[in-house]
Amino acid sequence: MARTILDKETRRQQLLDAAIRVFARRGYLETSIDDIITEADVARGTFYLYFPGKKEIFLAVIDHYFELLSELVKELMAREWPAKLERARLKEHVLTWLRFFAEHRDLTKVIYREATSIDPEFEDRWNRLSETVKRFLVERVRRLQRNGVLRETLDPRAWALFMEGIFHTAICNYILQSDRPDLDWLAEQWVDFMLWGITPERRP
Amino acid sequence: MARTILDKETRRQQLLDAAIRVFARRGYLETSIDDIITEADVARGTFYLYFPGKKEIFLAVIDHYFELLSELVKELMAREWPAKLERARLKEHVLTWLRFFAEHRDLTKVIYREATSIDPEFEDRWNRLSETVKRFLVERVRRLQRNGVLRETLDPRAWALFMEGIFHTAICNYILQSDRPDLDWLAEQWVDFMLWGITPERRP
Amino acid sequence: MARTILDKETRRQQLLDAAIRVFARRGYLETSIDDIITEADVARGTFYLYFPGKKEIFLAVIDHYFELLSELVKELMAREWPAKLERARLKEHVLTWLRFFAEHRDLTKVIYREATSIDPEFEDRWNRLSETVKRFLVERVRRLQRNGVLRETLDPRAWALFMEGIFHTAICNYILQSDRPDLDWLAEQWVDFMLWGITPERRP
Amino acid sequence: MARTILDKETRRQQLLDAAIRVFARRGYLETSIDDIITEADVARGTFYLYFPGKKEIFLAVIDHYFELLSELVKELMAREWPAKLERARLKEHVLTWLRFFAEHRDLTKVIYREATSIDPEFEDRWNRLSETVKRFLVERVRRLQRNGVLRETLDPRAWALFMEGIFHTAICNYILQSDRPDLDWLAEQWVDFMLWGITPERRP
DNA sequence: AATGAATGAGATTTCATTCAT
DNA sequence: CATGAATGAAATCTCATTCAT
Repeated sequence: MARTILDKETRRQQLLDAAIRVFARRGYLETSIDDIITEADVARGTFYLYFPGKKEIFLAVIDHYFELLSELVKELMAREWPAKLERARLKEHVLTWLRFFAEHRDLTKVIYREATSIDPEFEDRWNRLSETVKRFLVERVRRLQRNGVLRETLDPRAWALFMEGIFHTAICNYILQSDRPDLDWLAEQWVDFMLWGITPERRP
Repeated sequence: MARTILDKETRRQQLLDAAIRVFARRGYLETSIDDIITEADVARGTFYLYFPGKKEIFLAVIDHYFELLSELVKELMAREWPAKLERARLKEHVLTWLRFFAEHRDLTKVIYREATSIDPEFEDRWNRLSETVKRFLVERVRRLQRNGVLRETLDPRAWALFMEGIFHTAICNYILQSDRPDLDWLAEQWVDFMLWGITPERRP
Repeated sequence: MARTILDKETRRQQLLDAAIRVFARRGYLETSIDDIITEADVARGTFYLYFPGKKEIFLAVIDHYFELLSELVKELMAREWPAKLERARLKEHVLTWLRFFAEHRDLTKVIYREATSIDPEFEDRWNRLSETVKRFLVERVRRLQRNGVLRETLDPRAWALFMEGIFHTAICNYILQSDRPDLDWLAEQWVDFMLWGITPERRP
Repeated sequence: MARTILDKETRRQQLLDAAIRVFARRGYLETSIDDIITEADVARGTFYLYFPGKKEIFLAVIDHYFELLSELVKELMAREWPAKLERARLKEHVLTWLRFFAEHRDLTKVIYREATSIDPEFEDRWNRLSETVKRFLVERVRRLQRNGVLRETLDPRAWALFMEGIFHTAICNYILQSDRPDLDWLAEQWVDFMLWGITPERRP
């Protein structure tokens, strides 16, 4: 193999990218260091110059995702939510999330399907990620409940749980499965369901 | 080790039970055949008399779950759904599911957290399970929509997806996490959210 | 499996016959106790009532062969060799051997192809067999040399060695290989070669 | 264990050499991968870097022998055989073979005593080897028969068979058994027997 | 910094043998 | 006597990690 010398950060990213692709394709368990270095076209020893092991590169993948997600959360938190429940604004909000996952398919696949089942440390990292998002949601709901635009009997924690669940399958069983997921249809259904449940319309 | 002779089915079940406990405790990846035979108090060779390998006993665990779940689905399908949306009946329905998962904690843990990420064959088995349940849900919704008791703009497939997602996190992030999950609270919140979404009550 | 009770000797022979067939078909190494009991249609435990193990049944097979061969040797030794080299008598002698091997194909296959290579004890048994035959040959040759009908420069031990070798390949590479070996052709060639070598005839 | 890095071919040869020694000493069946790596002073994993398993290294041993033998055959074929049967030349020819086997005792032991009994694939390899040699012999005999220096009634295929047999026992029961085999005596006896058989001399 | 041959702990798997029924 | 489920020692094999080059 040609001996290419790259600066540390580029090489690290090259390995990380390769790992994301391979993990997405074969899953954590079935992925061997060999798969990663073959994908990255790098020698065995080189891998260990950048990551202490398989577990650690997986954690680095999660961390990478965490950063991307944090940026998204920060951006969404910056957007001021309207005092009232505006269907269009909610849909836009949901779509922003869905687009993020659709854009980072491989990464999302890795995280959503594996991060919770492989290793306690992976799970821990995942839970911190999940908590961050849920805290954000709970806080928003509380504010809207105080304004009276949101049903009082709704327990924000339950709602956050439900939202997380809908995210989960929307991602795992729809976005990651279909070749061309109809994000708009999904967001539309989502918002309607979230606003009015399954009961026939008695909207104003 | 004491040599006990059991009939084939009992011994198989003993191994399966042991496997469920160990998989739930340590996860598929971290579980070795050694762990399983220690838990089952059985000799190494005995394991291979009943299962060709680790992968296969895991598949057998999934199949076992599939059977339990199929019985539940059959039972629920036998129950006639009311023509109208009755809150109490819906809640009872949801509770039946939740109790099932709470009862089979170990098994559920194994299935929900691992089955999709270990092996393509596991995933396949899991998807068939998931489809069975979703077809059931979609069919019920269609019937209620025809009766006009269910919002017409609701896409049954989207709804089934959402329900599956709520199940998923309700199970993974609530039932499996807490020591004494409050199933009643969860069912209550679930039904309310499902019926009316987050919008303040405008019920009759 | 039906529980059939047979007298000890019959059951032993049943197992021995099965073993000969399986050893001939698959070789000692590739043959498992399982193969033998399947072929004999006998339970696992039953095998161990008659033979202490795999090695021992193989030794019993060799011993069985030894007995058959001993009978043949005894018979041949009884036949008085002519004082002169009679082509016809020699050929008949060789044919008797060849027919024996052709008749006991399976057994011969086992013995000739495996007995020397599996285990020191097998080898030992084989060597004793081989020595018996060679001693017989050497003694006959010496007698004929004394009568002056056999070349004096011929070392009887070398000759016995050569005869054994010719037997070996005649058996392994001709009799055991062809479906319908032409024993007569073989005996004819053998005797001619033994008598006159490759040199053109200068016979009286 | 000291970590020595060798080029691929050297390491492979080191393993092959170790395997030959161990196979010769303990036989195929009794040899474990462990024995081979201990003999080669190499780690367990290193073995699997070069050979997929025990069967394969054995096949490689046979192939190695095949190559050595092929060289010898090529060399012998290059030597022009005399038009007449020259005792001295024939003896030299036989001695060349015998010396080859005496030189490669270990390898010969492995091949001659095991190759035909372990595995169908081994046997196949062995038969190809055997055929190569026999074709060479048959062709030479035919030529000599055409020149009239060789008995016409001799069937070359029978002769090649006999030669192979004599080789076999000469090797297995003489060369491999004695510590200091008298190759010259053996060659002498061989050539005499081959030329004139057992009949008293009627040479010119 | 990069390489890839070498390592070995630990996993899986086999199968001759035992023994409760 | 006969059975065959159970045993476990000993084999094979994998792969994350190390380290001489």
